[in-house]
Amino acid sequence: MGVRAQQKEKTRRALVDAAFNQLSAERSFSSLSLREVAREAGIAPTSFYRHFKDMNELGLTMVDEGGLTLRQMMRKGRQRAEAGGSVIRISVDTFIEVLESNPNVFRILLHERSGTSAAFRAAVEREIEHFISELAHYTEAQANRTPDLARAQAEALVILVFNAGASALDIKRSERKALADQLVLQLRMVATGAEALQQKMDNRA
Amino acid sequence: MGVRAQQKEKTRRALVDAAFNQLSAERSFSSLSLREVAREAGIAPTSFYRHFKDMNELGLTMVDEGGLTLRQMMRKGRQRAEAGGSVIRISVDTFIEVLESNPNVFRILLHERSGTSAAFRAAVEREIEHFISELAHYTEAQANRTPDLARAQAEALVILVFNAGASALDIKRSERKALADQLVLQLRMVATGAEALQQKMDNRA
DNA sequence: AAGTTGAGCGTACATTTGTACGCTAATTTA
DNA sequence: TAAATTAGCGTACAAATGTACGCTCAACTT
Repeated sequence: MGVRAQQKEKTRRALVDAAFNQLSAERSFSSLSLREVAREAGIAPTSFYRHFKDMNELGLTMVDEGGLTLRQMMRKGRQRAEAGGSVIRISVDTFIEVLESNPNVFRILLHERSGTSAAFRAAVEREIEHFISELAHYTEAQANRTPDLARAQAEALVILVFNAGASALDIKRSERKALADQLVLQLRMVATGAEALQQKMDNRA
Repeated sequence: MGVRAQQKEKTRRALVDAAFNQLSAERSFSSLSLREVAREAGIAPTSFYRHFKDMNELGLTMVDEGGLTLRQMMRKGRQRAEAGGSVIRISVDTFIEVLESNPNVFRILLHERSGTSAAFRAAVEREIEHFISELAHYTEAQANRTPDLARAQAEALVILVFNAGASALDIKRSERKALADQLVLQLRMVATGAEALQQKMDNRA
């Protein structure tokens, strides 16, 4: 890659990072202005356009990148689970760790999921869908579920996890353990219930 | 109430209604400006301050009012359920109806739940908590659950319902039936799973 | 009847925002 | 080496925003 393209990439990264860094509990993506982001990245406002058509395009990039990061980290966690132990427990613990080290990735996903732009909502939904279908596939094979039951189960699990994530962002670290325990309990409910419903169906046939 | 206070109340209502009316899939509360709301309500921007300290105060009023509306409507639905039939099915159907006739109430609750203002998040959480504890209380008595199991179950149910609400806002009416069916299935999973876990605990004692 | 209160208004201003336009200087291409 | 491309900048401007200030006049109080 030429010197020029390299520098451009560097500036682009600076923009994305600047935007991520400005996110916080008090600051959502949609409240960021183009000028603020450019300022933080150390470039002139008008130079922003050399990299993104508008703030929307930046935001979609962030959602995609964030989702990717998340999936990569969760995948590592799943490898840990293969060594043995409760899949649910290990997944929840991994999730909490990921959340603690990437809070702003979660903020943008959680907030824009119910956001004001259809494109954003769709992008977030796409990321969540990745999780759901990966999990559904896993359950279908592992626990011998009907496809639509597996799907409903996976969706419920993912929703509960993400939701707990939203709460976790707002509480002290010490309270997070209790939250994780409750989440584990809820996930077990879903798994157990799905199993029971599956058997009832099987018996009927 | 005097003529004056009456007029004041009327204007205040106009402001709240104006704000609610401006909400949509493309417009969140935090994207509304004081001037826009005042314009829609038919008063001068500066007169806004005769009623609310700032937009934040207006928003909190909307959350409280919205939550109240919701609970009142769901309560009516519960009365319907007492006549017999599946509690889950009837509750879900009621919920969908409520959502369809008050979409903007949901929008503000769903969006500000992951919003930028701690006060808003707390207010929404308070409203959701009402639902959870009402339901937990009901389940504890009805199904003879341990308090903390009842709590975890109720929370899971409410989360799944609200979450489906968020999706429902974004889809065509015809697709909502499938969504409702899937939601019912998920709620049954939780209920069945909770029951199974409860029995396992009881047997152990 | 006289005095007080307060809802609503108009004017005004400083800030911030997005973005159009044209330049510069360094890199890339031919 | 000459020409073309382009990342980044500075200037500029129109639009919108929140809110301070002081006025009016109808409603209320005494």
